[in-house]
Amino acid sequence: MQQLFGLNKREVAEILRRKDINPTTQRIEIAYLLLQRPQHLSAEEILQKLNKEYEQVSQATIYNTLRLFVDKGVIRELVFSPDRIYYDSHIMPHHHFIDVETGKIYDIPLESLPMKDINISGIDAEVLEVSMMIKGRLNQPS
Amino acid sequence: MQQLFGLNKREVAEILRRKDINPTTQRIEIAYLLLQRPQHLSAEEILQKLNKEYEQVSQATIYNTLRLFVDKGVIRELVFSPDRIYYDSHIMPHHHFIDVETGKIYDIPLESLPMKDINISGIDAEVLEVSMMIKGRLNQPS
DNA sequence: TTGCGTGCAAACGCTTTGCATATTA
DNA sequence: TAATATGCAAAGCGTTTGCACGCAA
Repeated sequence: MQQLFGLNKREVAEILRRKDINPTTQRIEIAYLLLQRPQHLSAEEILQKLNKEYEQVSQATIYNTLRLFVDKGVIRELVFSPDRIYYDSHIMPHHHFIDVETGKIYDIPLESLPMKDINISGIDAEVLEVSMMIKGRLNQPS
Repeated sequence: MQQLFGLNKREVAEILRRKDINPTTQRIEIAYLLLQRPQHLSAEEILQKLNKEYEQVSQATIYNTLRLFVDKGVIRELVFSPDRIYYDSHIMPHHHFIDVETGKIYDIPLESLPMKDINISGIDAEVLEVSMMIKGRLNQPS
């Protein structure tokens, strides 16, 4: 199973409906932006991009909607820094690399980081999310 | 190599000195509390614990000192939730399990989560930190 | 006595929220 | 027309900071 990106607004609305979200104009705009491609955006970045040409969505609605989307599983919340939350439009399992120089987040496909025989001994729990974060310094392709 | 806990204040001062930190009264108090055992404390929790009996360390100093300790490698910063930063007194590599019910953080020893053949293909970088976080719901030992 | 550390209080910045208005079913 | 969503502005809250004072080398 793979995730689709670059959908049109009608298709985005359908995705929201399937996730039990009333597809209002603002919610479609936000989801349409996010689901263009796999990406990591902060609330502020989303606000700027959406309202670049004219005021489309208020700050309060952005925040309310992002939280709703996370709860409903449309996007994933990334908490790597205390500064701001990033929202990941790519919800299939994968890991992240953060370049400490730029703060940019890169996806790491699961296959690139094979983990065999995972077995969390000593902890008896229902696992909801596994997330691997790697911080480092990108080597410049000079 | 293993990390020592439960040191006395003289030993704590020595550890700070070795990490290029001037061991002042307040810094020793904070480090002494943290290095009692492997634990995860927020700034607020540290403030409360230290000043329980009488005012020992101000809030500003707690925050300044925690940041200093992180920079000098005395403790490790855990950013798992946007709410607050937790400080991990256990700096040997290990992973974390977060109980979504209580917010409590549990250590997962490396051996419990064996990862063979790690190979981050596609990314050419100097790796500074690897951190695996598992969110879940603890099964009650009813 | 000079630089570093501490602490008060105010500022900061991201996020949340109360409430009135607007929109939708 | 009842329920839900939006948006403004203010509040909230963890963290940082400016600055004056204190302390130690």
